[in-house]
Amino acid sequence: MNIATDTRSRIIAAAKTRFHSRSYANVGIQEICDNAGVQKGSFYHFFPSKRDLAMAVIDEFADDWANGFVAEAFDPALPPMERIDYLIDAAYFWQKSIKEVHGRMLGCIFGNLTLEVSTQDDILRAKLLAIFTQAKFRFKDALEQAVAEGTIAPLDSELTAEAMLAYLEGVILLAKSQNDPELLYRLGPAIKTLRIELKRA
Amino acid sequence: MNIATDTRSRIIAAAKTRFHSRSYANVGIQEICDNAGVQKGSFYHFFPSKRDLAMAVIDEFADDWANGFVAEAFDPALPPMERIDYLIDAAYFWQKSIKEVHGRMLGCIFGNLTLEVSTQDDILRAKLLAIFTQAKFRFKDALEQAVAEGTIAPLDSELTAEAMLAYLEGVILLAKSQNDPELLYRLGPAIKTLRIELKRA
DNA sequence: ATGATAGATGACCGTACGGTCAAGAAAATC
DNA sequence: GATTTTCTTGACCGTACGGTCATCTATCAT
Repeated sequence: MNIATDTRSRIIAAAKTRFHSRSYANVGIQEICDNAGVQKGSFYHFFPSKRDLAMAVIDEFADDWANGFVAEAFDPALPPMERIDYLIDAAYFWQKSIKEVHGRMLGCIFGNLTLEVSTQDDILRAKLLAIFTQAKFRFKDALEQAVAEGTIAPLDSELTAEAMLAYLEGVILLAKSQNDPELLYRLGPAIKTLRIELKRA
Repeated sequence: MNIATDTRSRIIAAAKTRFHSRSYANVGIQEICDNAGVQKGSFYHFFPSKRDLAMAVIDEFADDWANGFVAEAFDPALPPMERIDYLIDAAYFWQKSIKEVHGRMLGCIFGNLTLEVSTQDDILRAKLLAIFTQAKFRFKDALEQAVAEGTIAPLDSELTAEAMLAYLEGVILLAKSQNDPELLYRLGPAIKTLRIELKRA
């Protein structure tokens, strides 16, 4: 059973870096197999289709995120608004280190895939949406705690959280168009200026 | 010459809708030719490569924008901050009408292409970057006029402009992940809350 | 020891990809 | 009217795509 899971995860590992650094359509299964040292027939033993591989890749990236610096950023021990700063910082350093290693800014895999496939594959779109929704609630929790503490004035926490997530994705997109993670450094902190007021009753 | 330019623009027209509604890699030249009623050899008479077609498509979209509702939005006769409202509105109604016709939210072609190709093709990336830069300056002008008028407090107009553009792209991305243009309506207006202060001397 | 199951192999399927080319038709130039 | 240029045609190139399959080899429980 161990060898099996190892093959499977070698496939996923090979796919992760490629989907991230190029695109879904531009990476072929043959290439992934070659890189993972796996036969194509073996690939289809583990994944019914390319889309299923993408699902697994998204899951792994989401895990990396949730257990990596996102967990650190949204540490309940930190003051709520500092968590947001921390997340921006972490995203900046992550993209920067990717560029140092890889020579290019690769951006956010979830954003990349969303814009590429979400008009063509509702199942992948739903999966990506779920991840964004999860991220939104992290922001929302932080905002609500900040309001409860009196650190910030009351606001529509859910919409503001969504706006912040959108802003983060947008900044990463723009930075990718410049191939320059420094844009994250310059624009990132402004995320805290975003506010959507509560609807008047 | 007329027939020739007509063929060329039929090719571009067929490519525009397809690149917008799917992706660059997912649309083949054969399909574009079939739809434009053109032979493949004829295609390569007008475009040296698929990338050159993409360049032309980007140019046409940029023209549509610049001469369409962006020109209306950034009308110097409008109060500067209202121009930004107008742009958000226009983006919302545009995406909404696309969805009504097409059944899906297609998002921003420039954002879509940026995330798909900018790690793979520096020439396309440069082209897209130039369009974002142009858009940034529209925001910047509006902001500077608003500051001059005293409508808003002084700020770093260039960085704030860039932040606003990023936010717009991010909101469109998130809306696409939900296949719901209404998100633009809910989140869009918050663009005016974004602020990046001037660096202290 | 045996039979079932899980995994690996590599040839193979049809189709589509971006791109090329020689030849012919149509238009513009002289 | 002849020549040159622009445009069109349709067959063709090699390669890669996602996916299938029969066969073989481990691994496992009984």
